[in-house]
Amino acid sequence: MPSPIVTRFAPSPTGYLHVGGARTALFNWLLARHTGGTFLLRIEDTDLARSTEDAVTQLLEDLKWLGLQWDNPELVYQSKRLDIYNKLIDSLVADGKAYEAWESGEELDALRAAAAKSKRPFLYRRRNYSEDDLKRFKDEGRRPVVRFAMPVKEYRFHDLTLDKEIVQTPYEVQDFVIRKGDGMPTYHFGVVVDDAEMGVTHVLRGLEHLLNTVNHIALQEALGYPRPIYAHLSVMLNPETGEKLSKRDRDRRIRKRCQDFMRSTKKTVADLSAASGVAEARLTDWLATDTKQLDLTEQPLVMKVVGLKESDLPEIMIHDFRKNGYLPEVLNNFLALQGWSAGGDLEQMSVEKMVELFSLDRINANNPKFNREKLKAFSTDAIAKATPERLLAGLRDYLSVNPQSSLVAATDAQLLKILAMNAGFHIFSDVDEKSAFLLKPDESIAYEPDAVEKVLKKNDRQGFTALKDVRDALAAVTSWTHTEIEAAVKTFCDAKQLGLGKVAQPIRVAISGTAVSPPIFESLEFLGKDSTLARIDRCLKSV
RNA sequence: GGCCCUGUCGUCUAGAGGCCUAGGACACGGCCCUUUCAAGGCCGCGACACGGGUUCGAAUCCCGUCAGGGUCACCA
Repeated sequence: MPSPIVTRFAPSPTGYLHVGGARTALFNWLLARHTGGTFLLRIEDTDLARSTEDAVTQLLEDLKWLGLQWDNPELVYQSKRLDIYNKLIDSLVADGKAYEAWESGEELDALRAAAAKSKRPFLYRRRNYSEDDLKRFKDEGRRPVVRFAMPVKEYRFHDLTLDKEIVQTPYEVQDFVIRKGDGMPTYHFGVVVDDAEMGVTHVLRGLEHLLNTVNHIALQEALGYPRPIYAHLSVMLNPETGEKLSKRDRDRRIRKRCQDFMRSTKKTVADLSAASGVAEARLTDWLATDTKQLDLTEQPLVMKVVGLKESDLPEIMIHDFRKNGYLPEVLNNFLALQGWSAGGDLEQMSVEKMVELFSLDRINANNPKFNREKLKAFSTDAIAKATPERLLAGLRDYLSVNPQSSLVAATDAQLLKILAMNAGFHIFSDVDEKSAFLLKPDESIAYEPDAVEKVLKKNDRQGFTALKDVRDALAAVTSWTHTEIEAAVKTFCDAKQLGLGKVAQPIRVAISGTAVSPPIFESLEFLGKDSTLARIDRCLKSV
């Protein structure tokens, strides 16, 4: 009987889960579930500067939301395993397989720059220090790193997704750091030790790690560990830039909008600063480069000024997708298709189906561009097929991360009605945007100038007149159901020789403030007679 | 730039030498439905990167070119 497969996901905690990381986690999870194996989670928090407790919480939140449950009851934190790493590193040093190196960051930079200048690759190999050097380094208060003395030879390993032998020549070998100056192990060391100790049999990770693998197998050989099976996954690309999906893509979108905004309105950075409350120097700086990012608190301030919504930004973190109202099973389905296919024409499927069909040999090495349009179409289809209970739960989950929505106050029965009258929507934020007016106080409805102009004022206030006249017809409806309301309005239209649109649109603007809403008669029923009439009266008075 | 990976419709892909006049999905275009926005129905547009081989036969195998991506940290 073959030994069971053990996979793992080993993120470093820097905040919410990145969509690329989620895909890696999903593939590991699917492989484990498909084979009846084990899926482990380990936190690689050896970068003291970046890892925070909050970040771990956010990461776990996203992973749980996706339903990628891990099998180890106790989370493994690398930061809590320093004794283990140090013991191993010290013994490697004692055996001469690793050594202390004293160059400062600046010195290494200079060496690399010099190598680049003479068009030679920079490879770190063991250097000798004189007694005087060592004394000087110590006097300067330098902390040495420990480097692994990489045996100079050819390395080769098989990659399962590439189905290929990857070869690195002795010429490319160099001694890499395994313990940093701050005493923490590097990624390379931690990953090798922990994978071995946790019994990981299959390493599925991003393609960016492909060439790291030779470091890892060299370490495995030195430490006497078995070599796991490696399968490197393609990199998901931003369809606009063709580069790796990055949090910066969100800033790019905002920056672009700001530049367009300033151009079209002839506003300056100072105006933008005044309107948003973000310091001018900060904005100038941010606008000038493609790589600078605004803080999470600054982003919404600027977005508000230039008229950008959360849902206008490209989703990068799993949390973004959740906030915009995707269902986790839809995201899982779509993510699975980024680099894997079930074969034939099958695309949309349940998580259970993915578990059933998943196989390593159907992973392809192409870097896919992340197509949000298609994801949205998947969502539309899945939502059309979902039960009301699933949709209600999904909407509640959406509201839990969007507490500012007026739908938060609705009862389950009300949400169910709203969901039903929005049939055909893509994501929950659509429902929110289109139906929030139903739960707002009558007096808080704001009329969009464009809608008022087009629907009520145009053609000699034709719409306004229709609204005034239909108001009485509505007031006369005794049984306030959408069928009765519809009958009354249609009778009214016949009598006045008006198309339904000429009457429905003015009502729509009066109750919602916009030209877009769920079907009008159901909206009116939901609102109730009093609110409907109150909103119409208020509209008649104020436009 | 060195090294590595990858090239099928605009995008994601199916395709394991003859089932390929290259299939599906998204997007796009047209028509229909319609009280708005959607959703839905029908029809359509659209690809084997290029050049050499191998073979009776190549999208599929080999070589080269070109293009895209990754990587060259005391980050993971």
